[in-house]
Amino acid sequence: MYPELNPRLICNLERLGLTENEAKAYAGLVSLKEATAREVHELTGVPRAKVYEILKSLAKKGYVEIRQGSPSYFRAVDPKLVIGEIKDELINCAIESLAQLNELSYEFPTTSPVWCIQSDWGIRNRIREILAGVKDELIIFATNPGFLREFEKELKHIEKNCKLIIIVDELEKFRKLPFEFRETGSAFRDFIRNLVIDGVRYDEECFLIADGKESIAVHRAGNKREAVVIRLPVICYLQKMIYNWLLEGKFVMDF
Amino acid sequence: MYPELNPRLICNLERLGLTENEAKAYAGLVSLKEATAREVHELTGVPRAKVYEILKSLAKKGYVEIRQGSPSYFRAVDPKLVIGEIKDELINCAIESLAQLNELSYEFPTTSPVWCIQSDWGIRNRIREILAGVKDELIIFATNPGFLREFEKELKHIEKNCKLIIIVDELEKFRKLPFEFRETGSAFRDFIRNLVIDGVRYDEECFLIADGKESIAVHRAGNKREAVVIRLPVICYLQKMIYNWLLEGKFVMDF
DNA sequence: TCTATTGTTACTTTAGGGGTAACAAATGTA
DNA sequence: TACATTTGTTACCCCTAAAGTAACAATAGA
Repeated sequence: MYPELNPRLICNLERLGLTENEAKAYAGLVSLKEATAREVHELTGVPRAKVYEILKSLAKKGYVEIRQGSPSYFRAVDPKLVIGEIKDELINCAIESLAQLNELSYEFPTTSPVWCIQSDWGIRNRIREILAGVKDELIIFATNPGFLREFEKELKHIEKNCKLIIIVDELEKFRKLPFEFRETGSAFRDFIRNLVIDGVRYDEECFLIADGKESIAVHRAGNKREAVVIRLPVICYLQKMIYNWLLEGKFVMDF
Repeated sequence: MYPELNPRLICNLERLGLTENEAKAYAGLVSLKEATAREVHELTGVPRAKVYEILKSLAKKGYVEIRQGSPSYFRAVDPKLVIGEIKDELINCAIESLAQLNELSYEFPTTSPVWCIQSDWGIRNRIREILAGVKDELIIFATNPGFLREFEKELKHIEKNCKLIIIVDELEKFRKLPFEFRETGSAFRDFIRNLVIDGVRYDEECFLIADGKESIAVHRAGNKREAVVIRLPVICYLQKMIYNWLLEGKFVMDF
């Protein structure tokens, strides 16, 4: 209907704080250069009756200039200035927020031993954090190379300074990655592949154990990814034993 | 009621895209470090029944981590990471918007000769633009030093390379500024001071004429500021004549 | 077994934004 | 001048997201 308007642009402008109609009107005005309310309405689909108050509110923010008359004419302020201004304001807002939040939390302890993380970037952050803290030894179990690829640099660094053990379900899948891999037995491989809980197939698994005292388990069911961070030494130790078992066929409890 | 929560912080977080309750819950969690839903509710005033879905939505975004159980415990992800992530996303959004808007407007001509600007920063932008474009001569009439102070640097630069005439209603007010001023006659001064239109006193005035072909008039009524940009050569010329008249007492029309 | 707390559901209320219809004012035209 | 058209404004309605409320089952603790 209004093919001129890039919906992604409108969405972006909304994310930056404009309403849908404000975004449409501003974008429309930018492409019209200079226009009457009616022209903005016709290009953007914003109801004619609304165009006036919307352009007025944009003018109040300084994003639009008005030439009074009948008809009045409207003109968009240079996007470079407008977007720059919005960006600066949001950045200041972020800086101030951070300062205020830091006042609330003087130190930032990770008190509890078990936490669940439900967003992709949250998981990535945590993994990065854990990788950065590895001192002696890192054990990884993975069924998917994607994650190893993402942290290749960090892992290479660990490989140089610590002991790095990567256990995978199938060597072939990891062929392209520059690490030494160890393969789990076929029984476990089949088990993992066919794992279904409550009707959901868990098609991606990754465990990390750092220095035998902190572990993170990432799993994906369908397109939802989740991670559990565990700082219980006993559990980590147990996990270590289990990997030993998977790998060597022996299960030794020595604590 | 809930003195712990800085309302400015909540407002900032809302500006960054969180809802009011999300902002409260996150800020509350940051200061509590680790807490149950009830504790978050008690500190922040978010209805207890709502805390769960709100924290879940925060967890989905990766801003909060959850430890399942009864009661479940919640933990805020480090504000540095959270705010950093939000900031990055908004900056990307701004960059993309700008690119998309630039696609719409290849050149950015200022076609029409009269435009009205209704926001403070819009006015400032325009003035800066005009000042940057002065080639030969700049005439200013001002009743308030604030604006001159703001653009002191730009004006000094113009003074060096062009002819700069600053006319003021009262020398005394501008004493502290490092420019040469010329004073208007007392009749005009009184006129300006007592100017009332539709019951509104115009208590601040500033006119700029750049190279006799572009002018901007800024006026303030109460706390509302507005500016009119005029590019009509004839009008600018007339204005110039009028200032001449104000200053020297002679009015010469020679076009 | 009883009680208190937790976690969930289904509702109401509210406010902001979007959309529509109608009309007065301004403009243009026969 | 009378009429038609367009412009600018107002008063509505509708919808949705979010906030707030009440009630209840599940869980945990005494």
